[in-house]
Amino acid sequence: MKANQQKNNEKLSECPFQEAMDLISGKWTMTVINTLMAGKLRFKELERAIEGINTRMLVKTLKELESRKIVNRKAYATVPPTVEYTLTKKGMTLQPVIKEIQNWAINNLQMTLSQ
Amino acid sequence: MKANQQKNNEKLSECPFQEAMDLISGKWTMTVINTLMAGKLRFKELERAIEGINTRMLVKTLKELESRKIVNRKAYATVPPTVEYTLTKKGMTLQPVIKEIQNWAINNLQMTLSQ
DNA sequence: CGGGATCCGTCCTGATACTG
DNA sequence: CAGTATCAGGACGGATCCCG
Repeated sequence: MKANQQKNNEKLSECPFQEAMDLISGKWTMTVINTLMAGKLRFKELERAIEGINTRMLVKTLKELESRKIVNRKAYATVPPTVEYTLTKKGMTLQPVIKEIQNWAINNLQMTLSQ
Repeated sequence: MKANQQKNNEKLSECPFQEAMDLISGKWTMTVINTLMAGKLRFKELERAIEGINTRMLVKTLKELESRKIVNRKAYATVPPTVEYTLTKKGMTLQPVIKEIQNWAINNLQMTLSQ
């Protein structure tokens, strides 16, 4: 997720696990992917769906995911502009990972929820 | 992983998934946990086992994980000192998550490995 | 050995303002 | 609507020095 990973890629890619974590560990990455699991969404829809994210981070996260072939971007020359984001096939393969994290969160974090 | 999460916990904990990602997404967090899956390790052993980490980040990560009850710390009053780190039961429950990430990494990232 | 404390530079993050 | 530009603050990362 970090911008300087392009420079460090040679080192990081020694280990697939590290590289995966590197991709996954962006603050909003998995949330965006998770939100897109439901299907095609426009930029503003994503922004509204993801609590707490702001424009800049959503743009950044989407660009990163696009460059990694996790997310697909389709722009239509309408006025106002329409841009739709979907998961690629590669992106869809992350579903089991997300499920596992969600499971873990539900089983091991719920008691720490205040209130 | 971030230090300011204690302040933000009320907001973050609205969503268990976000909270999980928050915990997981530390740069070294999952690597440390993964390394400890093999069993008990001393500080220097961990530092040597994890390529690229430095003392400060290992200390930080371990403290964070200790406070979250993921990692257990046992210190022995020997000379020189001996400190052993193990996963707690809660920490062990992350194994399926790590497995899933590893699986995904192997199946979807290996072709991006240079060389 | 197992850290703690500090300095210091870089990069990431978030909020705000602005544009086609 | 879908972004871009900018700026301040905090997190990260490495090096160094210190202690019991």
